[in-house]
Amino acid sequence: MKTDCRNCPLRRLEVFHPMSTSEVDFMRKFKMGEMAVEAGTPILSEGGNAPQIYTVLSGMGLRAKLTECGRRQVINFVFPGDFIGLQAGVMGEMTHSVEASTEMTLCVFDRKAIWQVFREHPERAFDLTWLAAIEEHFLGETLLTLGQRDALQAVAWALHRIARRGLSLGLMEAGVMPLPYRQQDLADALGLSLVHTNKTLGKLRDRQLATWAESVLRIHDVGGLAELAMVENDAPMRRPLI
Amino acid sequence: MKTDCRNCPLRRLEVFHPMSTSEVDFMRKFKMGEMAVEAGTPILSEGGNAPQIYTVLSGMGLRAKLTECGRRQVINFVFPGDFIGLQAGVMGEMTHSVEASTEMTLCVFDRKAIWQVFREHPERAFDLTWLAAIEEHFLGETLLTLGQRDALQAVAWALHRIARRGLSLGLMEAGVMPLPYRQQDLADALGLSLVHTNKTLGKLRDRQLATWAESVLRIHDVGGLAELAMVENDAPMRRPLI
DNA sequence: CGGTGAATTGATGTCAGTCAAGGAGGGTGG
DNA sequence: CCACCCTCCTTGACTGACATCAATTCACCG
Repeated sequence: MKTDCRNCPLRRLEVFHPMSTSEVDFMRKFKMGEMAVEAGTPILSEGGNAPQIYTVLSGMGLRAKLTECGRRQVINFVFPGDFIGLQAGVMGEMTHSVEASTEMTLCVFDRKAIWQVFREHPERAFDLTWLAAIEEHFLGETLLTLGQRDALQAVAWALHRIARRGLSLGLMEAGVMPLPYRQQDLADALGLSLVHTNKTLGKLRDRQLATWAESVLRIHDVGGLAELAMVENDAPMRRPLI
Repeated sequence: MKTDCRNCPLRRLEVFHPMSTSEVDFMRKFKMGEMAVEAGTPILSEGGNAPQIYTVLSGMGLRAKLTECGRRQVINFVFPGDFIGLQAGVMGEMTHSVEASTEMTLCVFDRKAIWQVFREHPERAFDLTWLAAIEEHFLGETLLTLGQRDALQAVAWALHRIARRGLSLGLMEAGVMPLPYRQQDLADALGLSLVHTNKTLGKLRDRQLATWAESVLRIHDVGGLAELAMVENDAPMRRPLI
């Protein structure tokens, strides 16, 4: 039922910093339970002030903000190992919402326990800050993409980043991984129209770089994708897992 | 020469959380010195791993990332009270650079002292995380702007945000504040061309909303600006000062 | 079998980028 | 004191990338 932190499948991945057994024990105490949600479920909502924070054990979702005029900006995609609700945890209010794109299972923590972490486990508190800093880093990259890359480069960049993440999480095998989003989600993430996103995906397919269809992403040429997106093709930075 | 934290002029502003005298004493110990830089000086550079971190005492600057192909994305503008170098502090590497747009004076802290903060002053460590979280919030807003607003709305949004910040920092008097950037900086922040930014500023002037010339920003109609930018016209959230 | 949500494709329009030229101010050196 | 650069701002003309509109197909489902 409830996955024991000692057997957490994520912690075995090498993208994540190793944890001492005492740290794991602390996390176990800190973990309130597990939550399973269906695809489409809102997990945290913008402006909300939920008493719980989560880390993703499995499944995928997305963070997004809505404008009054009905438009939507996808902030980023949520993958296993991601921590959700840090903003609510420290600032008392979410400034974006998070929703599930597939079934997800989440580890649930009590928001108030964050204080306890800062008082009793400075190393873990440091890790929280690390996560926030790395999040800032990723948002900066995204900003660079929206501001400076054209549609083809932007889509290439997005698929490349997703592929690297998938690889580091063991979701990808032989250049193939599940990618259960709609084209509209990618369009909203890159500030492009659905139609243009579709046509741009077509170009990447024609160029034999990547194919995304029926919720499956196939990377045919990582190097070419990276080159087009003008990014390095190196592995993502190791990071803490909460 | 060196401003004593006990007399820090910024701490008196109500945007910042009040600090107990013991907290102020700790910050004093933590502060290594003060640095004055000229306009145009790079303070931290992308990929760098500086041993120092800073908070801005006076002056303005900007954070930016560069692409290989010579383009530039301005991440945001740096104002008094801003903390610089958190990424280097926790992750060991800056993912954007920071440079001065005017003369600036910076409080200098030792990067290694961050650890000490986490061990000895959990409340201050919490504040650091708060800062990271609020930064994430701002980047999310910017992302929304680049992705979903057209040029006129985007420029209005940027000027509105700058004006709110200026007001909360006491830089603005009667709708007028110094804004010592180039139009190119704003263009690079919004992902627009210099030419189009210029023309868009012209439209805002014609509409009697705001005028920005000769490094001075004049807001003629905050409400109208907020409405055009589709944002609330409320005061910025109070935040910690490090 | 109708209905709904997603992907696809073509036709048309427009917002913003690019190119080009000129002007205003400030600094430097003859 | 004037000629010269240099940086930044300004404006007009042209172009193109991307948005919008519209129609079709397909899969899934009650």
